[in-house]
Amino acid sequence: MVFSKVLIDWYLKNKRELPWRKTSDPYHIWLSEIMLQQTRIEQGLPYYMHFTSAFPSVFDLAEASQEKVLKLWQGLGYYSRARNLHETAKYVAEDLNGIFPDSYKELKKLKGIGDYTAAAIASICYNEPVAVVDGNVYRVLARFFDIETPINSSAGIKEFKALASELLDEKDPSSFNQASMEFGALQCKPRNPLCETCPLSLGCLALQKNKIQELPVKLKKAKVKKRYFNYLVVFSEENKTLLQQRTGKGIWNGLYEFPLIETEEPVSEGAFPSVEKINEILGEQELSLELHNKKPVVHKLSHQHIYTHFWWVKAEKVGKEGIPVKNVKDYPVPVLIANFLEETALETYSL
DNA sequence: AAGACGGGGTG
DNA sequence: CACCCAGTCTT
Repeated sequence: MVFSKVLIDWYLKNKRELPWRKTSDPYHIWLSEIMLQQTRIEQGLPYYMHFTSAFPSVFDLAEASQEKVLKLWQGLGYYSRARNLHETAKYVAEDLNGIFPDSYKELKKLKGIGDYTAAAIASICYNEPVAVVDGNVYRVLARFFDIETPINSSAGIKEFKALASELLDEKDPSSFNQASMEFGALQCKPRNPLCETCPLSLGCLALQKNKIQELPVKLKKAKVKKRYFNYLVVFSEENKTLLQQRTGKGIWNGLYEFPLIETEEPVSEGAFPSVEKINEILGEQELSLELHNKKPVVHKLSHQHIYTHFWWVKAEKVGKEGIPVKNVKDYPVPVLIANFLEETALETYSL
């Protein structure tokens, strides 16, 4: 039996019911693919439902404010995806009459659409015979063919793409691609794959050689860095506070947070963050400063650990950038800030 | 070629 | 704690 045939047969019997599998409309497929980049389906699904409800068409998404798009994206991570999504929506709506490009080559030119997503949209929406290679496909192929080339090396990326292209069922690239991924997600799982019931077990080289645990091979990445954040949670006498939008290239670009003083080392016990920086933010005025959490809140990202202290700051005035405390919830914020707001119920302090 | 970029789930 | 997830972009 042919590899692709086994995969597709398995898929037709075992695939999950998912909203984006009921359509081949490129807007919906595109939205789902961007959301699912580096994201589990269970995590992305509720976001997909909210987005398609809030923005039924690419025009609705294009017309929305960046703030609203980021707010709906809040908690999903990799926020550049949301910014690129919005930018591409505006481009498609305004310059392409709302019609997505219909080829792998043209799709890949859009912001936020790389090799994987272009292949996914082209195959699912337009039946173009281009193979997708995502984390699932790497695992399935590395195991079945016993390939030790690191999947995140240049050589590996080329090798696996070429192999997937050879295996691709050109008659039904959509099913083949989705089958490869679904098979990796449900059957050929990273840990404890279901080899006993696997329809490909007879030909699986990793299984024969007892190398399931070792494959695929992946180069290890840099270790996590530590950062020390001090947030100034300001209350003015008019129940206003301060939020700042993050800009630049770092984490959380575009999201809002309380005025931040970052230090190289943790602020030592009993000490305060830099008075100069507080004055920069609030101007010279009478204020009181109180540490909210003695133990730092540790927020863990894949590449950095952030040790956070929140400081209550009572000030007379906050200037014209001040926003009513009750409006804070409308701003897109990192999960670190959202958790703080949730736990402290900020508005109850503003009475 | 190597990093940066989130957050949540799993063993 | 280490690894993974329907990857992409920048340097």
